[in-house]
Amino acid sequence: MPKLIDHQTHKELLAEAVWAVIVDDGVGAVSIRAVASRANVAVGSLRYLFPTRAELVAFAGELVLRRAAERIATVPLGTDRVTYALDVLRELLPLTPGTRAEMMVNLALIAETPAIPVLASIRDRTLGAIYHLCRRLVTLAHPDMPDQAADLAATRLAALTDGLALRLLAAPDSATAPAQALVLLRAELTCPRPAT
Amino acid sequence: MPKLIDHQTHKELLAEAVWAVIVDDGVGAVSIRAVASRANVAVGSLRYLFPTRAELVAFAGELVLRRAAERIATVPLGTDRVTYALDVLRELLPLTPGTRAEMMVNLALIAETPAIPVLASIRDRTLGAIYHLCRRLVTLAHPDMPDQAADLAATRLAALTDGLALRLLAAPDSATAPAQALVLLRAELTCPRPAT
DNA sequence: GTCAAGCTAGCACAGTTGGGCTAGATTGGC
DNA sequence: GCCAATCTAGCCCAACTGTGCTAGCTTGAC
Repeated sequence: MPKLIDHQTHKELLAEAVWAVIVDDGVGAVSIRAVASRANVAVGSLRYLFPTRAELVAFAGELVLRRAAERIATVPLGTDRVTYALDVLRELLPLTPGTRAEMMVNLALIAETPAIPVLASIRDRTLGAIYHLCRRLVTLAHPDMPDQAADLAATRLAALTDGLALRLLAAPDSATAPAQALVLLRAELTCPRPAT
Repeated sequence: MPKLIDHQTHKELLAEAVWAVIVDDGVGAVSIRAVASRANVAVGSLRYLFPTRAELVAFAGELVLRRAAERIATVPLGTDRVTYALDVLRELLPLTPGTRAEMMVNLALIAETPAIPVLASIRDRTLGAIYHLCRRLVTLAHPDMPDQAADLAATRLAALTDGLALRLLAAPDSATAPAQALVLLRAELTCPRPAT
């Protein structure tokens, strides 16, 4: 039969080219041709894997979610629960070029949602995954907290993380900003507050 | 001399058409022609006010910032400071079609920043304005808080607000979400926490 | 009335877009 | 060797893009 190329690997390569274009030139520049050129692939080849632009963009978005989940799953659970939780949350902040790119891609896809409705589901799953992760971290840090309070604390932790991520994305060179963000997250984890 | 049309009003009309296109069809659909058609204006007329696309988009972004600032400036300072602060913060949440549109436009412009570098300044001024607003609300609610603690509290309040706004934008129909967001913001305002 | 500034409308052009389509290259099974 | 499934490459087209440019319309000053 045929060449038996590894589809998955190939598709991920294209998706990473999508990320690169978004980071360098913005969502508006994500065209089939630009991505193919970025990945050193002929347009026809790209279109064999992704017949339409929407499928390409959607896959790129899915991959962000999947990669982040994998990365977080491998964070070692050390002795200190709060340290572990902070290590996990750090993966959600745009502190490295890789996580910055993820963040930009996520924002870009939200901005494109009206044009490509499938992206709404990716956006919702991403935000949902962050929430559930935070919910897990809250019960890890405070096993005795009642469910309702933990739900609220998880929402607060998730919103705080997202908000800090947004601000770090805009002002990454503020030398104190990353440290300040981690201070705030640590406080959020160690010092639970009344529900109302 | 000429017709003496009110330029400002006219430009704002075009900017609002930009918002409408972003909300309905995404940033990718913001072309000179699409915006002109949306505003029922000939392309040539639009280009008399905004010679290039970048100027149009930048103005639309500036207007979001200006309109929000004006709206917040008119929030009545009632008897209760916390109520006032909540009323102000509510203006930053996408709870109405208008504020939802503002939020979507802001996100869209962030996503387009690599393509139109001027947008970076708008983004930074927007985030900066939110921070300074929060800083003001913090000292209003806690006049005795030391400066350093107030700075940190303001960062936390700003990040929490932005994060909640992002989540409300994605899931606006969750009946409990808006109420929950306000509960969290009220708690943030009334119950200050240790700096670290 | 006349004039010129301010404004509107739109044509033209080169470049890019998404996607339909086909011709050829590559490869495992027989 | 040979076939057929799989993959690559690319041509093509109608539609759309931003922007340069000009021709005409409107209107206040004189």
